[in-house]
Amino acid sequence: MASSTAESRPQARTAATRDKIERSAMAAFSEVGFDAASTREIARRADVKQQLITYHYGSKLELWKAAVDRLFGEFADRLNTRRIGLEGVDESTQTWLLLREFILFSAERPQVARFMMHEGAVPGPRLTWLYERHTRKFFEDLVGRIKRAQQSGIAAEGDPMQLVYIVLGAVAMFSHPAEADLMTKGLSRKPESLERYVELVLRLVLPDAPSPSG
Amino acid sequence: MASSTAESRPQARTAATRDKIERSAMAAFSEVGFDAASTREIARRADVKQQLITYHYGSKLELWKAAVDRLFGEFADRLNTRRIGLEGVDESTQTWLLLREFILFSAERPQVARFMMHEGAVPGPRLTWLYERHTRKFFEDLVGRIKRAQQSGIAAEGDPMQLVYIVLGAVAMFSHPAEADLMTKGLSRKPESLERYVELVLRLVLPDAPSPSG
DNA sequence: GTCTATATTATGATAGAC
DNA sequence: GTCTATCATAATATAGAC
Repeated sequence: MASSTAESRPQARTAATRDKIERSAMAAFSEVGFDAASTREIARRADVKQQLITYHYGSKLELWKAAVDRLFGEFADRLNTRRIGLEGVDESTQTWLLLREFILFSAERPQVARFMMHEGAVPGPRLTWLYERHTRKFFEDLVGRIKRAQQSGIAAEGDPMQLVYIVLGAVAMFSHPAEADLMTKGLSRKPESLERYVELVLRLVLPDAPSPSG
Repeated sequence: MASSTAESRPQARTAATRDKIERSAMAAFSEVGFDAASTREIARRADVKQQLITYHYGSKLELWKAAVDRLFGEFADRLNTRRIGLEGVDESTQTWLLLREFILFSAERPQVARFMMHEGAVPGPRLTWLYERHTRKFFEDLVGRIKRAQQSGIAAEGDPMQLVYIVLGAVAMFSHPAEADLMTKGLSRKPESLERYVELVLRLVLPDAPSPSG
C-alpha cells in the first residue's frame, strides 16, 4: 500500500522525528552543555522547525532528559549485554572485560562522559537527576568490583573509589577529541592505538589479572 | 593623604575592578563554558555593571582570553617555581614532584582542567589559541619526561602520550567537584584523601621511582 | 503533526552624560 | 572610569491555521 510507507504512517513519522531531534540533542548538549545548546540549533541540525521540539517534549529540559535517557540507556544496554554474555565466567575476568567495555564505549560515544562533565561542575537539579537515575548504580558496581578484585589480589592497592576515578578519568582522551587531536596529532584515533590504551589503563588498575586478550 | 587610598587612585581602582571581573570570569567560564556564561552574570558576581566589561575588555572574547591568561599564567608560575626549586635534583625525582605539583594545583584550581574540557570537544579558534599559547609546551614537556623516565626504567611501559593522558584525566575527580561529592559522599575533599590520591596516581605511572615522599 | 506568526525575556554591544 | 539608557539580535515558549 502506497499510503503506509514509513514517512506517511503517523506513528512512524513521530518516531522518526523524535529520533532525529534526540540525536541532534545528544550531540549539541554533549558539545556545549545545557545552557549553551539552543533548541533552534538542535532543530536546525535535525532539519525540523524549532517549535516541533516544544510540541514533542514540552520544554528544553524535557528534551535534555529524553536525550540523557537515550544515551545512558544505550550505555547501560551495552554493559548489560556484555554482563549477560559473561555469566559463569570468573569475576576477575568479568571485571577486566566490563572495564574494557566501558572504555571502548566511551571511545565510540564520548557524549556520555561529556554530559557528566558539563553537569559535574556545580550542584544542581540536572546533576542530581542524572546521578540518581543513571550513574549511581554504575559507579557503586564498579567500586564493589574493584574491592573484590583487591581481595583476590589482582587489583592495584589503594582506595577503590580513587581507582575507579582513574578509570573514569582515563576516558578524557576520548571526551576531548579536538584537544586530543592537537596534542597527539591525531594518533589517538588509530584503532590499534585504542587497543593499546585499553590494555595500558587496565594493566595499571588490574596489574595481576589474567590477560583475557592474550 | 586621604585622596590616595587604593579606592580613589585611578590606576588602583582600574586594577581592582579588572581583578574582580577576571576572578568572576574565571569562575563563570570554567563552570559553564564560553557561550553559556553571560557577561551580565559575570558582572553581577563581580558587583559591577555589565557595560564595564565592554569598557575594560572590548568584547566577551577578550575577557575570556584575559581570564585564560591569568588562570593558566598562575598554573605556569606554580610549575616553574617548583621547577626552579628542583634545579640540581635528579630528573626522576623532578618528574615525580612536577607531576605531583600538577595534580595538587588541579585540586586547588579545578578551573584549569575545566577550561580545557569546555573547549576540547570541538575544534575552534578558542581551542587553537589556548593550545598554542598555554598547553602545548606543558604537554610536550610531560611526554618528554615520561619517555626519559621509561628509559631510566622507573615509568610504566606503554605509549608516553597515553600515560600522560592518564595523569591529565586523573584530575577529573577535582574538575567535577559536584559529581565527585555525590559519588564519594564528600570523601574526595578530605586532605589526607588528596595525599593518598596523588601517591596512587604517581605510583601507577612511575611504579619504580624512588619515593620522594617517604 | 507540522506549519507561520509572535510574545517575552535575555543576550552582547554602543552612545552619551558625568 | 563608571553610570544610565538603549539598540539589535537571539533565546524559549505560545497561539492558532492547516
